[in-house]
Amino acid sequence: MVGRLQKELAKRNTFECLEQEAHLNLVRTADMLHRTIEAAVFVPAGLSDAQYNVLRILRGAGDSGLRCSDIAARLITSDPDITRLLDRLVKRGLVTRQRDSEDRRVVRATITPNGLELLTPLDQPLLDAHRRSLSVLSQRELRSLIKMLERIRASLDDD
Amino acid sequence: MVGRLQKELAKRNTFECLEQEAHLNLVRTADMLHRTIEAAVFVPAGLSDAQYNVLRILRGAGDSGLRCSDIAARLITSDPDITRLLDRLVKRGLVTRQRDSEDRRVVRATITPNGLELLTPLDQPLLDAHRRSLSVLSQRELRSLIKMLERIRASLDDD
DNA sequence: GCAAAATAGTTGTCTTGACAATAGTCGTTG
DNA sequence: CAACGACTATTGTCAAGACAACTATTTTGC
Repeated sequence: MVGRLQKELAKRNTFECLEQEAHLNLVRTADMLHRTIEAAVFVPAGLSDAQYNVLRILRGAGDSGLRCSDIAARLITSDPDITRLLDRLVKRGLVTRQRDSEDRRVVRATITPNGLELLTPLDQPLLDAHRRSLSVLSQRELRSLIKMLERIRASLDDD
Repeated sequence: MVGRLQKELAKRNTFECLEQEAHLNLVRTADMLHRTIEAAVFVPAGLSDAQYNVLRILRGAGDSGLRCSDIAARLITSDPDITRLLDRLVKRGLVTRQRDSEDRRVVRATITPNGLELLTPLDQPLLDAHRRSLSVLSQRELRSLIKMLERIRASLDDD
């Protein structure tokens, strides 16, 4: 089913330049990889990838927790909606939230024991899934791929 | 959204294997490319990338239009919500919709002159943006990249 | 010929991302 | 020391992706 879709796209696409072909290949491949990981690891755990990442960030922060804005900064991509993401995690008992006593504008979030318990068993499966998803490439090819991708990102950063 | 985990992990720089590093690089780079194109071409035109793609698919289909299910099959993502996506395009007068007389279960969508008028001026800028975004790679590197990406997707299809 | 299954699309609900407006708190300066 | 501006988080709104339930129509298989 998925294969037929890819074939259809390939048939239909008449690329006007290699850059365009590479661009679409990149986006499509990344989308597939992302879905693969999500289906293999996050969905079975009942988490979205954003939720997983927030929990992971909070695990790294330990008992003192983190300010909402620090979580947002670590998630980088523009302006994610931390408030409502935390709302749902708090509701499920994976995270607690409380106002900072020193600066009452700030809210600190902390991962709960329940949150840790949910997170820990996912570490190894995630690494395995990452590894398996690219097992088709040799170590040499992986290094070459990484180099090219890093150059692409560096060039986009400059603009 | 796609890039969150990747950015977080990359920041720690604790890759446990090349596959993981390549995986995260891929998803992160694709996310950046996607955002770059969106900001450069789609947002100024007041379209989302899904809307743009649907319009483009309908332009290719011509006057006879396309069934909703055919549009869905041609889109990259798996199970998009064609009904409500078309709702918004119809509302803006870019698309029309009518029941097929032969098979009354089917709804055919057709791009309007307004839709074409919106779409046409975007063709060249999009091609330019694609080209510019990957201008950092040589033609030879682009070919090598495309080959690797195609192999990755083929291997994911098999599983 | 007709009931059951398959198909096409719509609708509802939840989560999320993007963006804008707002409320509460803090720091600075006039 | 009070007013203003900056910062932090919350709330509201719209578009969208995922999923499930539902309606209408067509196909099928007995």
